[in-house]
Amino acid sequence: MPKRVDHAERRTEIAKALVRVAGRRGLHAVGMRDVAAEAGVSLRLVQYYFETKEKLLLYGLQHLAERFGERVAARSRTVGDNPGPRAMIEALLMASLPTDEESRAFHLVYTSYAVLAVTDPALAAQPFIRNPDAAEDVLAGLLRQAQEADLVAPGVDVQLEAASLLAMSAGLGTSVLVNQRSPRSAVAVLEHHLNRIFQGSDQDP
Amino acid sequence: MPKRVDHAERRTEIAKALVRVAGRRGLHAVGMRDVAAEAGVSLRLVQYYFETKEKLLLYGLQHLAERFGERVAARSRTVGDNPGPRAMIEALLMASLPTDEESRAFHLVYTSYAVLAVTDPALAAQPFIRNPDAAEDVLAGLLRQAQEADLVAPGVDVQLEAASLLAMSAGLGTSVLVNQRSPRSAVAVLEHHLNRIFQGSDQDP
DNA sequence: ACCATCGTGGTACGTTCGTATCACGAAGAA
DNA sequence: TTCTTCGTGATACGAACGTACCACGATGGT
Repeated sequence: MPKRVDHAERRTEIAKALVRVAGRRGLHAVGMRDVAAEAGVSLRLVQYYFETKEKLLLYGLQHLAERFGERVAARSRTVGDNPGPRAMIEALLMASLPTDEESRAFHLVYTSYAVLAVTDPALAAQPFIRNPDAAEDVLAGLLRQAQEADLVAPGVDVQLEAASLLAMSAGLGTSVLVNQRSPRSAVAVLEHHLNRIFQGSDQDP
Repeated sequence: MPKRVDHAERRTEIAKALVRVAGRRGLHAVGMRDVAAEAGVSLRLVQYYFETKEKLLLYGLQHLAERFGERVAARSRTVGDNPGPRAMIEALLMASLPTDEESRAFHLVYTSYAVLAVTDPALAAQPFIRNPDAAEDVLAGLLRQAQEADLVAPGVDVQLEAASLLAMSAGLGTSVLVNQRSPRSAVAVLEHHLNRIFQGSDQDP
C-alpha cells in the first residue's frame, strides 16, 4: 500500500488540519498530536513531513496566507465581470472581516501568528509581514484608478486612505472576533467611509 | 521576619511581574516559575497568592486594564489644564499606540489576552470586553462636545466616527507592533482623520 | 532476485508545566 | 505560655509536550 507519496500535497493536508484545530481551540493550545489526530494520521507522520514544530508553524502560516489570497480573489470574482473600483474595494475589505465561521478561525489564527511574530524572530521574518504592505498598495492603486475615473475627488490622498481603510478593517475585525461588535456594524462603518471617499456615488438599496 | 502581609499589594506586585515578562517573551511563553523569578519570590508564593494559573491570568488582565486607564489619564493631564476636545481625543488615541517600549509590551500582552479570550470563556467574560465599549462612548461624547462648540460640522455621525477612530487606532497599533508601520506614520494617519473631522481647525506646529 | 530506500507505526525519553504535599518559623490569640 | 493560624520554602507528582529511536512492510532500481 505505501507507494510513493506527493510530499507537498501531504504537507498541505497536515497544514490544513493545523489551521482547523487552531481555529477551534486557539493556536496556543495546538500540539503535534492534535494536528496528527485532526489530519487522521499518526504523530510520526507529522514528524516525518515536518521535522520540527517550528517548521510546521511556518508552513501553516504560509498556507494561511495563500488561502487568504484565494479568499480575496474568490470574493472579487463574485462581484461580477467588470466591477467598478468601489465594488472591488468592498470585496477586498469585506473578505478580511470575520463574518462566517471559517473567516473567524482565519482571523484568530492570523492574529495568533502576529502575536507570536513579535517575540519569535523566525516568524517575524516570514512574508506575512510583507503581505499587508502589498495589500495597501493594491488598495491605493484601486483608489487612484477610481480617482482617474472621477469617482473620487482629486484632493484625496489615496495612499493614506488605503492605509486607513486597512487599519480600520483590521481593528474592526478584531472587535468582531471577540464578539464586541457585530459583523453588521463593522460593515456599516466601512461603508460609511467608502461613501465618504466615493463622494457623490451612492449605493445601498 | 514573616509578619502579616498586605495580600492585595503582593498580588499586584506579582501581576506586574507577569505583565513584564509577558511583554518581554510573549504571554504564551510565561509560566508560573517565570513570574515567580521575575517577581523575585518563590514559586510557592505565586501559588499562595493566586491558587491557580487561570486566576493569575485573570488578575493580570485586570491589572493591565487599570494601568491602561491610568496611562490614558496621565496622558490627558499632560495636555494642560483646560484642553480642547481635540487635544483630549488626541491624547486618548496616542496613548493607545505602541510608541515606547512600555506601551509595546502593553499592546502585545493585551492582544495576547484578546486571542486567548476567543477560546477561553473565563477570559471572555472579563470586563476587558466592556472597556472598549466605554472608550467608544467617551470618545463619542468628546466629539459631540466638540460638535456643540462648533468645532465639528453638525452633520457628522459622532458615534460612528468614534468607532472608526478606535478601530483605526487598534489596527494601526497592531501594525506598529509587528514593525510593519512606523509609529510616526500611524500618528500621521490618525492626525489626518482628526483634521478631517475637525474641519477648519488646524494645529500642528 | 536482491537490496537500498521510503512511508509508516509504535513507543520511549527527557523536559517542563501546573499543581499538591510536607515541613517549619514567626506572630497574634487565649 | 500554649496554640492556632499565616507566610514561606523545598520538593514531589502526574500529565503533556516535542523529539528521538527502533522496527518493518512495501516499492523501485539493478
